[in-house]
Amino acid sequence: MRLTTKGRFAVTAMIDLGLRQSNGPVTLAAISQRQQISLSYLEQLFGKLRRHELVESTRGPGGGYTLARKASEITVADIIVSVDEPIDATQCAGKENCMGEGTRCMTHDLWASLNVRMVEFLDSVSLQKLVDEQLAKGLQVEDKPHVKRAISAMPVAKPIRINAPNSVFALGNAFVKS
Amino acid sequence: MRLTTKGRFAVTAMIDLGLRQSNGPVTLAAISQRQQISLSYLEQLFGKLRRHELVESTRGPGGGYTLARKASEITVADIIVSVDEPIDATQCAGKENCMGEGTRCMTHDLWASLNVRMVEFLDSVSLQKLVDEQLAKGLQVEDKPHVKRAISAMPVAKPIRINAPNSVFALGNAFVKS
DNA sequence: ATTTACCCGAGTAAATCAGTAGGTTTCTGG
DNA sequence: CCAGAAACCTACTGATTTACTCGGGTAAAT
Repeated sequence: MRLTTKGRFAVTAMIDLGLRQSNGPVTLAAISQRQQISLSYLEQLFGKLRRHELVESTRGPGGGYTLARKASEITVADIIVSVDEPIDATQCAGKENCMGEGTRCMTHDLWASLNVRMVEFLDSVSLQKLVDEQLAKGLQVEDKPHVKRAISAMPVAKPIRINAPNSVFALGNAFVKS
Repeated sequence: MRLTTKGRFAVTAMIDLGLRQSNGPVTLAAISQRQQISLSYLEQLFGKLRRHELVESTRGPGGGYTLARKASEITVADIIVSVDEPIDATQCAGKENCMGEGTRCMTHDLWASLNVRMVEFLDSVSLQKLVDEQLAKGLQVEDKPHVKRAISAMPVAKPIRINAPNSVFALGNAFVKS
């Protein structure tokens, strides 16, 4: 279990999805625009999320992604382990006294226990909780009005982005202060 | 706050230090051997830990590192933020509506709140707790017998490591499974 | 004076991050 | 049926980070 911006992107995208999936599948393009995450990067992330059965996809026009289970049954831990691919290369592969003889591989069960506590915590935070938090903060989800024609009727070929995806300031690796 | 092996190395080393500092300063060389972490890497980590005033150093023979405060007053969060150097580049630097106009920077306060919860948790785990956990697991700290001459009397020039530091299997980035 | 140990900076191979590029399927509306 | 919308896939890339090594220092004790 490691915790990087990659996991954050995934959590953010999943919240966006949780907020809007009520009226049909949500496209990655839409999430990309709203959350300022590059489309291709989202594709990679959602590929993993799909393989871990957190989301389901429907192809073709009108398609997109929906949550595979209820938001209340998806946890932050689920999302993070899905995209972070733990690379479970345990040092001293399985064996016990991997070091000399005196001290026996403290690192192993030490971090295992701390890790368990971490996962337990992140597992206690459901996606639903985060979605509700956003709604409580006054975020209004626009009802897409009858969907279908509203989009293709728009004359804009490429939507103008305030921060272009190739901008230097486009998110990057942004960590919260403390 | 990000969570990588770097922080784990630091936490592991600090536990080792907490376990043995009762009889004088602990050398990095000793930690290096016990925990299989390269000496130079430890030096870098402890440089940061010292600058963050978590450890104190004494030079010269018989020197080494000691904890700057009681183990009960050092938390896992302290250690991790010390070595991880947050790079506090907040996207949309300080400003509010960094995106279009509808959705106002969800990512920002969203992850901020989740981050706070994370830090709170890691801040609730003290180094003392982890040290006690190790002791409870039956790890015995050998009383170094009068120290002084016991070491330099040993004929071995370079201590033989089971896993040489330049070995392919030497730790590397080892993540715990789940 | 010499040893012990911390201190510091530069450099480096490998991995990861965040994103591009360019394609292929699959489904739908017209 | 056909254009296009969307998911899907593979590969590549520059930048950063990780986990080190190397080579020299400086302070303190014997």
